[in-house]
Amino acid sequence: MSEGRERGSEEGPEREIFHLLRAVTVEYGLRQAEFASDNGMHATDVRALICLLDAERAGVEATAGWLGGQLGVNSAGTTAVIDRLERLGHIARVRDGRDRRRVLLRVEDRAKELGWAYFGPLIGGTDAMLKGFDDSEVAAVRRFLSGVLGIMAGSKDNT
Amino acid sequence: MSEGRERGSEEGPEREIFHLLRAVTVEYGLRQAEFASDNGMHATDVRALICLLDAERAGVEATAGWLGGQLGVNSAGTTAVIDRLERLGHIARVRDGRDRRRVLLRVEDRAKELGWAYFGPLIGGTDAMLKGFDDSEVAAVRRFLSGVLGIMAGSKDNT
DNA sequence: AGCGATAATCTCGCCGAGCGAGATGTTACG
DNA sequence: CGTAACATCTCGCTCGGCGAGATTATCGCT
Repeated sequence: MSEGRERGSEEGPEREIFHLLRAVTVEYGLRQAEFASDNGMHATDVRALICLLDAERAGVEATAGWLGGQLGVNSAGTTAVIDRLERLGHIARVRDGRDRRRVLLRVEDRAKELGWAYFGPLIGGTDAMLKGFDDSEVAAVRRFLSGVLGIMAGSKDNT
Repeated sequence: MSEGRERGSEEGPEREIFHLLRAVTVEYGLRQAEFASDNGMHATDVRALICLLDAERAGVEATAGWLGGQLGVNSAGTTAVIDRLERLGHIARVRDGRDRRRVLLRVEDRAKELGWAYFGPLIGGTDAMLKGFDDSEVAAVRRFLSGVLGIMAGSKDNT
């Protein structure tokens, strides 16, 4: 799971960084799946919850349609996701008073606690680790992650 | 509703790093799903292909059972994954001559090309970006990713 | 205001990924 | 040899997600 320079021409040692990043995403996915099944949910439900928590933090009003777009799930599937989360008491449907076609999704405290139980240790661990980094190192990490994000988002429509 | 420092002791600005990392994993997952559907596959199939490519690079003999373990899918589901990949011509079943119960999975060139088409731009872009990092910055990134990996892997069995 | 066009969400019927249980073929050990 | 352990595959099923269309609410136009 590390190593591996026999195939890719000469990418230099930086390729190791990429594999490391990939390993992180894989591990993250596994934790997420594990968390989902521990709480009687599916991967999509967890992703939905995260989207909703992010939206709340960003002050964005989350509607059913918006959520479906974020998840890449069609309207029927989105209704099902919301049904499941509502049944578990993690979210509530609230009709928008201004545009009564819309259904706003309110995240219940229970879901926030769950989210914290899930991410808390990871955030805390990451935070603690970064305590051992000096400013320029933290900046390097931030620059790296931002860059990767840009590369991935950019490769969306370029081929 | 921006800040939720209410629960987690005081997370410094490093929390931004964590959210950035999470955004990367989300984006990565979306690219993977997109790639999967573009090639008539599902997320699990792509993950399986990646596992098999990793195994080949590491010189590990991949069997059906091993793959199922990697994917967290049971034997019936694993058979289905292999069937789909075989039907698409990405892998081939090869009976192990030494233990004829085992089915070795050989990755076909076609799948390797596909993998390269998928990861190539991302690896290349990451590589190019890292050209702008000096040694200590690259080391910081590596240390960060290794650390996160350790934290995530460690939170697995702390039941 | 009245009315069709448009938008947001939900219902229905179906497909197929993944699971549990058990069948089948293979090897190891007495 | 016979029997236990093993690796993989087959069968039947559940349920997440999709396409199509119904339902309810808003908007633009005259």
